[in-house]
Amino acid sequence: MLIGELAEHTGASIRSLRHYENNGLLTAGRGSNGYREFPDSAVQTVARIRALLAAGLSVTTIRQVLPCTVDATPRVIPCAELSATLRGELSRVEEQITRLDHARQLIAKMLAG
DNA sequence: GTTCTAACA
DNA sequence: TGTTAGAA
Repeated sequence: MLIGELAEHTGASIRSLRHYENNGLLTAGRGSNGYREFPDSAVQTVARIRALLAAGLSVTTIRQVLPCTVDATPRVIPCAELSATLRGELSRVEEQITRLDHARQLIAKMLAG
């Protein structure tokens, strides 16, 4: 299907889909007119990509994790080094939570005080 | 009308 | 990521 159709079926913008393809997250052929041609399976792939994006993963990390997914759920197949990568992402998110908690306390004190 | 690439008041 | 320009 063409990029416009894939965009409609997934809710992702055409801009985003081109970005995913440029970064190897999606595979697309080219028609004689130069238009990208996506397989129907791309709809499912985009759903998985968006799920990983929602977890705050970078395109680079997603490129590694995507092939280990089974669907758009948090369920993944134990691929090599996947566990280490995810642990890294987890600690990154926990650090952000720590920073935000400090900011929260400071702001709360300002209001209290 | 739809997509492509490249670039940013 | 959006948007836009110019071309196919």
